[in-house]
Amino acid sequence: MSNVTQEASQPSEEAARQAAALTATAVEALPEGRLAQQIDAGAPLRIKLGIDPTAPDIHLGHTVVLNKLREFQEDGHKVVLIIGDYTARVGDPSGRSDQRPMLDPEAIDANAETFMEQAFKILDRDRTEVRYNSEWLKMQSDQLFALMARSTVARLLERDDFQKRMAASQPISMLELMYPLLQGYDSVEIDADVEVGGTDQKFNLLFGRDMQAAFGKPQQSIMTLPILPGIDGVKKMSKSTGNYIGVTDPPEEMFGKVMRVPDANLEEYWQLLLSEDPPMEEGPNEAKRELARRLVARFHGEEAPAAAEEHFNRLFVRHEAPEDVEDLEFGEDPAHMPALVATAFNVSRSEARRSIAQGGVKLDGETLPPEPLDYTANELDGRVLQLGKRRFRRLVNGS
RNA sequence: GGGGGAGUGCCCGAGUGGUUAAAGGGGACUGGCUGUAAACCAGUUGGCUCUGCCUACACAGGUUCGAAUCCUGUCUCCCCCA
Repeated sequence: MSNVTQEASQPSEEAARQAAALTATAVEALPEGRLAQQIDAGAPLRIKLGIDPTAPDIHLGHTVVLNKLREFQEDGHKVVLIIGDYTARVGDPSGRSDQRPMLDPEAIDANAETFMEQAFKILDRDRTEVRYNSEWLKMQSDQLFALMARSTVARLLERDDFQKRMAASQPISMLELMYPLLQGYDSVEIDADVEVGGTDQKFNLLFGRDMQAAFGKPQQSIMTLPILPGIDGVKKMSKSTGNYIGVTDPPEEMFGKVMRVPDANLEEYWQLLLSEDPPMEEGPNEAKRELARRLVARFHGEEAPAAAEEHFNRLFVRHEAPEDVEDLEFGEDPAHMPALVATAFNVSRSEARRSIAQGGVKLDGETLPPEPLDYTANELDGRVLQLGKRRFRRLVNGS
């Protein structure tokens, strides 16, 4: 590839220092040493982040990258946030072993709105430029052909995801093949100097360089960051696998979810989210609590963690019902317990029956015996019905 | 255009005429242990008016005493050749 933008000059000490600080937590920053040179050139850099508004909520996984962008901003650089409203319709094949469905434009717009609102909890609005890639990707087919002419199938098929799918006889749609081209073209349009993303984005990020070169533009450097695993500690955090902690999760929920993260991932979480080592002197439980406190404070304010932790202790350490249990009106007298459990917790009656038989249903903390199944209204009124460890309803006689 | 293959429960995946609500695994749920961690043990995982009944193996028909399993048509997907 072209090296027209490469100059062999030695960066100043200050530029080298700044670059080193920025790349400290990165997995890779390519080409080697390039960032220091870019910083040394003096002008504020344009840092690109493309986001796919496929799901509206930002979770902690996103914040790893957003925090990095924030660091760039603090050094005086400019973030260009690209809402991939157009590419979202294509679907990023990264890390996918199957195709994903196309989204309709309304959903994408709504998602983008929410996403940005949340992103500015971390990013500095004044140093952020927001662009929608439909702005330039809604192009004529002759323009599209020009774009396509600058890449090759062989180059695209190099990527791991595609190799795997080919080997497994899985489909690869033409549209997916186009994805890197489109994302790469974003870099051309906005004159990106640096593009940041998760390690799973490496191919796409590098492809942006190819596209810029093909269009005679200076090439961006790229930085990949570690991927934060989800609550299961194994898979990448994402909404679709349900293993995510959303930045808008209520404090109690956020606290609880953090506590469920496996010990084995503690260090990773501390490093990626707080850029510190976990304080292990008082054991992993305390280190995890501290992590939960700090995260809740970050997204809900300094006052929030105390109440969230108390809620946690109440429910899971002391095994008591929460203060504010939702009411459930019941009318029958006597009431049939399986029916009651089914409506209270939105499960099937069969499931309710099984749970009772397995000792998973409690009334005011007392496990219900398998018999009897009918209770008088007096026996139930005002008491707390519980399914499993964390589902509660206060029974209220509505008749 | 031609040839071949596949569609099973939340997911993967066995099953090629009857003891199959359907092996096995994953996930999930419940109980035990506990630090709502991990590991481990046990149970559950279609619905219901539950010792029984109903609905289910892409969809619609058909053959049969009896079908997820055989036949026909439809839909969807994959591979190969051109």
